[in-house]
Amino acid sequence: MPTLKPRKRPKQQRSRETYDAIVAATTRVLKREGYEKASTNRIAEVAGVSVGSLYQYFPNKQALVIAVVERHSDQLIAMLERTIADLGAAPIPDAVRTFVRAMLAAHALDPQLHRVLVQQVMHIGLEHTRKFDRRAQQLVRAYLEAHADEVLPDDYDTAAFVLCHAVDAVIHMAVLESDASAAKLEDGTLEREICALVLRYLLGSAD
Amino acid sequence: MPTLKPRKRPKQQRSRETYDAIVAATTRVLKREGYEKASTNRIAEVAGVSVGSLYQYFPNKQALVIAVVERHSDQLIAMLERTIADLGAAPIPDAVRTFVRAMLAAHALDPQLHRVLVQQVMHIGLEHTRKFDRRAQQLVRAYLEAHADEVLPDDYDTAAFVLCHAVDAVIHMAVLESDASAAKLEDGTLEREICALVLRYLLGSAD
DNA sequence: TACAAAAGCGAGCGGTCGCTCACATTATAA
DNA sequence: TTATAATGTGAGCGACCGCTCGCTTTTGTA
Repeated sequence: MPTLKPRKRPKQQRSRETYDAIVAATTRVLKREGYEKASTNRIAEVAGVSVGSLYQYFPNKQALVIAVVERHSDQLIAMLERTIADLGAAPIPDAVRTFVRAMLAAHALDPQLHRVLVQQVMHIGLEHTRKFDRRAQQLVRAYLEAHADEVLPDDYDTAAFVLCHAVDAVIHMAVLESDASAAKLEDGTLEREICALVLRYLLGSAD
Repeated sequence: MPTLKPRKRPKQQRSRETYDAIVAATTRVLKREGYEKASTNRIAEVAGVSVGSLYQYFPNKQALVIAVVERHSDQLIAMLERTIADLGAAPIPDAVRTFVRAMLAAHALDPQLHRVLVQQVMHIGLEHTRKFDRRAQQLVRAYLEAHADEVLPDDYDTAAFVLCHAVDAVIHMAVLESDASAAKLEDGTLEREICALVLRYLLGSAD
């Protein structure tokens, strides 16, 4: 297993711009041409930089992709934490609706990139791709524990695991498909149904 | 888009064995070495066959992988249909438990292969990889419609979509992770919790 | 046994890929 | 200004890839 950390840290303004251009180009190429076409030569070309420069800051292709993955999932996590921060006091139905909306918003942030990363890049950095999942589970688990006496499930770990993956997968599949389920994303059908799933699991009724 | 159908149909016993050996070798290499290492030369070598022979029956690498995908998902579908066939009359809690068990069994059939196909091969034949999902949705939809008056959701398409993807994703993630959630697979924790999720969504209570 | 069809072979072609390295250019410090 | 470090360049190496094609071997048929 080769190192994944940058070979060299950008010290001057110029090189910081190069570094950013490379990450941006990787994102662009992944989105527009897919993982298989995303050769390092192609990425360097799109970044307006030589391959040599690329390899000054990234030891290999994997590190390049991981940088993109981390940047993306950090954004998602930040968004989730922002909208969920002060939810501890809210009544459960409100909290669930907010949570589901946050998950929907996360998938809407950059659906194209999200799709490529999940479909084609998952195997590169499993650890990195699932940072978001893990953080979501932590947040849900904490919430469930704080509302232990209002909530049916008593195994919070398992409940958080089940809930997060269920919600994530349903949203993800809806984003992937371009046909009917996209419509259910537009109008509130899917949101309503996911909330019902979660609420009935937690309370036995969807209010 | 190149053709994906075999170039030549095996007519003699000998060639049918070659054909099968190639598909089996593809499966083995995918499982043991992953998609990236699964070159056609390597597959031919493992099959004990020359590359030339391989290309007599498969027009390109994609066709090879699709053959494996279809064989696997046909097995899953057959298994699902067998255990679900005469479930129309069963009370809902029993039916749900049977369905969830069938999904668990499907993922237990060849977890390694399932994992590689979902993680690394999804983008090759989206249409083919999701045959199983689509069939499961059809079956669930039909069941819901037949029990319309006993069940809370009234949009059967959406409900089937949500249920199948939720159940599938939770099981899939549990199979992927090698740590704690594997234990929840062994003892009945996960099965019980997934049943609860589905039952409360359908009935409002898990009985 | 003779012969055509079917099946099997594998060196190697044309191409792409990840990545290196000897060198050129630009910024910083003395 | 000049020495030194930081940054940037791109031709091209070695490895591997998917795939072809001229050829040999095996099989079914007469």
